[in-house]
Amino acid sequence: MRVVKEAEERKNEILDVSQRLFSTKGFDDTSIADILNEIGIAKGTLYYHFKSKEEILDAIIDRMITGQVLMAKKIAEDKSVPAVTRIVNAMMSFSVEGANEEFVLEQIHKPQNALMHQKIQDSLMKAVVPIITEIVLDGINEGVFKTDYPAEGVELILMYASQAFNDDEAPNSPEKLKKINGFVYNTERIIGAEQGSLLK
Amino acid sequence: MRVVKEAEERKNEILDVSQRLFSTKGFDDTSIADILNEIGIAKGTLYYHFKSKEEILDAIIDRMITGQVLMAKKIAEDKSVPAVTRIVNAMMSFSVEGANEEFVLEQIHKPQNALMHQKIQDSLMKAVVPIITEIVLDGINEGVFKTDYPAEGVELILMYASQAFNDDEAPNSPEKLKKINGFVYNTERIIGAEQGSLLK
DNA sequence: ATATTACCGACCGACGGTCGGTCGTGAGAG
DNA sequence: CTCTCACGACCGACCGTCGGTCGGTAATAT
Repeated sequence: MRVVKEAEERKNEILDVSQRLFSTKGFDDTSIADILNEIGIAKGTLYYHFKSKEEILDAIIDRMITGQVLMAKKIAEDKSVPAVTRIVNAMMSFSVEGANEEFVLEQIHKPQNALMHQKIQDSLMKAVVPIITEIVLDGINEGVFKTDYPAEGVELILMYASQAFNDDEAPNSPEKLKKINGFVYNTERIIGAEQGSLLK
Repeated sequence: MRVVKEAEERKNEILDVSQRLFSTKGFDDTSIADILNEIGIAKGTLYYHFKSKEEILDAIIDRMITGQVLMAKKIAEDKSVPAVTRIVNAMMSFSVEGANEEFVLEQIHKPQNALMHQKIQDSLMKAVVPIITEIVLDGINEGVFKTDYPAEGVELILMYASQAFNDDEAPNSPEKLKKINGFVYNTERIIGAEQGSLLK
């Protein structure tokens, strides 16, 4: 049974299935054969559309990042909103736990997924640091933030966020809450915001 | 040519060679055959001493971490030294760039080594955070530090350090210097130290 | 009719890991 | 002091699986 589809459609089909499997079982533990079986195409077809397994991973990450970053950019650019609000909203937009189960900050942090996790983090950092830094600079002009190293501070905050919240603690456990409170507390210190100003 | 050695000796031999190869070529790109060829033993021998390739990696990391942590612990425990000095020395002990070329904070940060890098980071964080936190608590008692979230602050600082300084920037480039200055600046803010107090 | 695009699946070499079997060696019996 | 024998260290052929290739085929566009 030979089914022909447009390249774009087939590509997305491959990415959809791969993303689900990579997120579930991990990148290394998902074989090309797994993907093929689920879609019902031959190996040659997959390699007609992608030149390697890693290229599939990269494409998935691109797709994920692009969407998230566009959203954050929109939030960041609306300069009519105070910087304090914008920075909170922009950061929130990356961790929409709840409704949909596809986060950029993936939950799977097992050794298996080290490569995937690192690639996501690299791409995300590259894209997001400038956006958030811009907000901080606005905040400094508004007089609500104060730091000599805005970019470095933002990098520090984001790097921690993308690492530290990938544990498997229960969402509302006391430890988790303390972690979040500590994070906000330290964020305020790093960007020189007034204590408690981010939580209003 | 069959050479018999004591298990402990053979194990160390395997770990030495593996560590060198993993650090050079990366974990994934080093095959079991590579290790065997270099030592001159058969596959069965290696799998007699270790039950998987990953177990070799774990053993290497254990060895590395143990040494580094003992050193840091010694520094941290000498309460006659002011906390400001101790925290600097303890952190320095992890990045002895120069003479020897075996750091715990490995230089190889290529996608290939994601698994290795993450495992090192996990082990290191687990061991080091309590040690440094203890120093911060001492510093609070001394009145030189001040924070409501010492453990979280330390985690933030260390997580960044173990990620951010694994780039391939030249050691004395302006970017690197700014990064380091920013790191110190933000560290002082997070633990509530007086500005510039860590750099004396 | 022809060119292009999408698809197929047998095949490949390399890999991590297994297993039945071999051999050096040191403690204890003679 | 010597023999033996059990055990720990070692060997390498073999296995299944993997990511990736390639020559060919069917569908679609021109």
